[in-house]
Amino acid sequence: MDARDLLTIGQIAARAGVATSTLRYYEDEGLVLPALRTDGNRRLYHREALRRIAFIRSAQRVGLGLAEIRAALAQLPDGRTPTVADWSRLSATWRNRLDAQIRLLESIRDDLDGCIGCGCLSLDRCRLYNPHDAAAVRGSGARYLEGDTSADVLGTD
Amino acid sequence: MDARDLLTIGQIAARAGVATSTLRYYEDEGLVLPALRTDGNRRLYHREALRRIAFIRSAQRVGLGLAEIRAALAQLPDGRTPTVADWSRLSATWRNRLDAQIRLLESIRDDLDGCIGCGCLSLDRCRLYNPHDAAAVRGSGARYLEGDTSADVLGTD
DNA sequence: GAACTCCTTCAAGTGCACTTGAAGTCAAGG
DNA sequence: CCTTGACTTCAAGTGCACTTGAAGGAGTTC
Repeated sequence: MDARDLLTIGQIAARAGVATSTLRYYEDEGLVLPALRTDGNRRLYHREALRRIAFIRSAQRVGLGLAEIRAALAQLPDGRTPTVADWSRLSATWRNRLDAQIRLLESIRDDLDGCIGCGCLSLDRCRLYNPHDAAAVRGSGARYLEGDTSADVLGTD
Repeated sequence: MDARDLLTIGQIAARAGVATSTLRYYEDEGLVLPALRTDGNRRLYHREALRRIAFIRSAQRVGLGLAEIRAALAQLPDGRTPTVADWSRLSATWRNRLDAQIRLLESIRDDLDGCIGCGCLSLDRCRLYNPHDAAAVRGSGARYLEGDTSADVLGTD
């Protein structure tokens, strides 16, 4: 193991595009461990950590939480960093998730279409208010869109 | 205004399908105010509150946060509960939001499709890891947002 | 050896949308 | 009058994924 293959937390952070605090957090969570520490107690990572971080961020993009990601990583033999075959297997299951999420949003959109110009908002009758899906779109704190859109929440008058 | 048109917090909660604590929270947030209080300081709501709650929950379903919803409600003349016309105008703008969100998820899905069987997870090359959109999906349930991890700062993986 | 930057730990804070708990009040039935 | 259940307020807690801050150590450059 060549010292040139070892990277400091700052280098990993810069390369992976995450904050150093995130890497320490991931370590606390058991997601990405440094390979070793220096005499002075600094973290040193293998380059492999970059791949692990890429895996985590990609999984997050697909909608997984860190607990699920940890579970996925834990299932890999020896806690190894995902290989192509691992990735293939896991990502195939994520696709279903993504599809389900898309279908949910589409059904909400359809409900909304049915509601535009209706405006009943009836607790009894409104399809938008009475989701035909059991699954709610939001968990606590969950948001769909971000942006400085608050200004145009109201349409033009 | 007939007393028969006034409902307690428990009745409103049961009808609207929300917890009483949620209604108190909405009051703190200025979203749904009780019409008056009894001599004994209990909240009494007009039936209109049901409509306001329906508006809020529908907007949440579409992906708006309470701050945006408050802004939308606050711009209605006299802070009135949304009319059909108001609803029509507002919901039309929300549709764009929903469409954008669906497009985002579809693009992620396409990226994922391109990645299944590839598994490169290259910080440089992986389309999934390198979002072409600013927004990402995160968290359990689904969270849309996240400042970009301006992550093109790196070598190979 | 001083200056400077990067690193360390640990605790606490953030944002959102609520929920829970404690301690007390009100209204109706028996 | 007593009990019961729905209500009141206010403070604090929850979950997630981090971020921030304090206080100090490590490593490099002049």
